[in-house]
Amino acid sequence: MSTRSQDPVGRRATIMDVAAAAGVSRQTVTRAMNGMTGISEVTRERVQRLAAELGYTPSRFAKGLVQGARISVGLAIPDLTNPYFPAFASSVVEAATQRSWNVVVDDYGHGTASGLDAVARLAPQVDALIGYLGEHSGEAQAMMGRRPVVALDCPEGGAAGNISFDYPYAARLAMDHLVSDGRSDIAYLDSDQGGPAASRGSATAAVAAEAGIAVTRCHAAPSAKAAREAVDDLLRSGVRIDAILAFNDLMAAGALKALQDGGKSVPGDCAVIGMDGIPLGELTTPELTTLSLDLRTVGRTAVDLLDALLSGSVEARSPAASLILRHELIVRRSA
Amino acid sequence: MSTRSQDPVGRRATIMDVAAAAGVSRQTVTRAMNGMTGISEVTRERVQRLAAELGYTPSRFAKGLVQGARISVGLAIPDLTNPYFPAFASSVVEAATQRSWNVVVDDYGHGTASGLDAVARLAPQVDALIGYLGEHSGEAQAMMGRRPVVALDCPEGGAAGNISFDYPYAARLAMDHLVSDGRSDIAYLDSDQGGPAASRGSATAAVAAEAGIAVTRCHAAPSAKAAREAVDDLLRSGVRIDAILAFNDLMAAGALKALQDGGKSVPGDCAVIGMDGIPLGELTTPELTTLSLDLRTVGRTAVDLLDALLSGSVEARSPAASLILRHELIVRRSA
DNA sequence: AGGTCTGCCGTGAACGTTCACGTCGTCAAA
DNA sequence: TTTGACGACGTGAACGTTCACGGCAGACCT
Repeated sequence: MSTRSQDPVGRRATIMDVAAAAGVSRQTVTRAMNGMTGISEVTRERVQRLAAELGYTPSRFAKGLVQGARISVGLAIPDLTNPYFPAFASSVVEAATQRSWNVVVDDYGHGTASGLDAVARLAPQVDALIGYLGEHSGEAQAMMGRRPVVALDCPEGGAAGNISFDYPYAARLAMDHLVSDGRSDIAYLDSDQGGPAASRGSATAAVAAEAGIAVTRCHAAPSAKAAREAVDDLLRSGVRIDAILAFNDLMAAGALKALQDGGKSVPGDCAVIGMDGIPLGELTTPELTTLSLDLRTVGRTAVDLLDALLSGSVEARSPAASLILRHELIVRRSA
Repeated sequence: MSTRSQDPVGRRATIMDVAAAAGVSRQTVTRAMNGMTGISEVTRERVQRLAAELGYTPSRFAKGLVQGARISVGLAIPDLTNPYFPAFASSVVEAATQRSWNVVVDDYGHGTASGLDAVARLAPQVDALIGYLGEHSGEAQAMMGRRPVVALDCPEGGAAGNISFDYPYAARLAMDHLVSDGRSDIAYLDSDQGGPAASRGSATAAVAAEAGIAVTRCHAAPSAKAAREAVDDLLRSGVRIDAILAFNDLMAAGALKALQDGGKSVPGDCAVIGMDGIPLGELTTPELTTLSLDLRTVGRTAVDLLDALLSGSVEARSPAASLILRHELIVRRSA
């Protein structure tokens, strides 16, 4: 009839269409569809049958408008391709599902996009946000207005809630382990992303300086491939090293490969320690010693914090909304 | 004032609140917020300032109701923890973002849930669905009504769109490679999930039978750990094998580990071939030979198909809505 | 002066549901 | 017969936006 029958989203049939087809009122259709009382079984079935025939699906917008909205939270992460993030995302989705929230994921890694693009896309669609936002947590919170944002790994903390990591503690853990193993020529294989991530490197440098150990720092994109090439260059440059501390497990795995390619034995000639404790670490040969984070805990913690923020039981930007998590050293084969 | 100031979702302020505060009408606020013309710069800035102060964020429901909805598609996957799925999800998110769609992810792996639970959660929230739904694609399509579903790896094809894989072709690729390498005692390490996934195993068995090769089949959960244990048992059982074909790369990686634990050299004593071609395969030692799928292509294909279905340029359940993708053999070190 | 244009702003209507009522029977008890 | 209760169903209102208008000044032209 009207031009909107061409509507790409098949939301043609409305509740009124069903009501007309069944010869009843809107409200009766509502009663039939939502399992409410106050309707006879025969009518209910007839209405449901008609609804199915017409392909009627209630508008989530109209529903959301009139009822209290079902909460949906945005999840902004830089790169689903890095195993750390899906592991994290998985636990967020799990915790959110338990609360009947749903999760809108935006992976802002592909283009040249930054986290803010993801936030811009997500902001009109969600009631709250969880994300690795780099240094942009302040702007992100501004875009979200009163709706709470939980930022991870962003020590400055412009967001309503902040979850950060105790890098000095982690660095000390690794350093102690390496030193007590007799290692002295340590390289730190850093990510070249800068931003808050750089605090991993500077924490390591500080701890090493404190212990009187010189650390060679080198940089690469946070992927296994880039790390492999960087370590390759490092080896070729002739610098003596007997241990590599990597920005994350993915880079550690790349380092492992480069060392093996270069004829070095691990951990014999050179130890390797990764960071974050992703499952991948158990599949390399040798298996990766790593500063592990319990990723399920991280995701759950983020959702718990968000819940507290939403319910008002924790004040935004208050000390209680700022959590610090610690890594744990898991000693496997590589160091 | 009213009790709804306790609203957990901070959607207190409406457009009317802003209008009242600024002493203007709704429409002027709309003009100010949406960068529309027909408003003076001073008024625009005043309104925007007031809006920010009140923490006003437009209701996505009201907006969606009156404007044509922004499309959001559900993505139902069994397990974000298996690297295959995030790789897939990543490409779906990328392709969807390019179209200004957004993606609601549901990972139905954690509980004892099946894909249908995910669909039930997703159905009221989305305009379309992409998913690994096992054998439930028919029910899923029914739940979604007229809204299109693209099901992956579900040959029966109850969904509007179907993307499946040519397993006989892949099996032949692997078998040829192994046979030409002189392997004759082949084990197929299958997933114990059953469902359409089982077609990988039966295709392999069929191809092997055709070539006159006996294949030992064993089963495990589709995780590296379970595969490792299964292969461990296999080795202990004393069966002679000189090649393992695995259900996926994760299981192949587990098999690798078990072989190494058991003192077997790979590929010397036993070859290993994985399936799907996830990045992890380049990080094991030896690197994994695998039947690779270009995962970015798979995701993009799914979104393209969904787009065609939504726009009506492809008829649901028509032959054009049924795509078959082929694996490609990538020979690395393990076979 | 009369006319038109343009910039700024306001008002009804519509989007598709659900909520809180209201109505109309029918049947049983008083 | 009246009363009350109850089951089945319908009707206005509301949710918060945007769209399509309409109005009202002032500037500018003839």
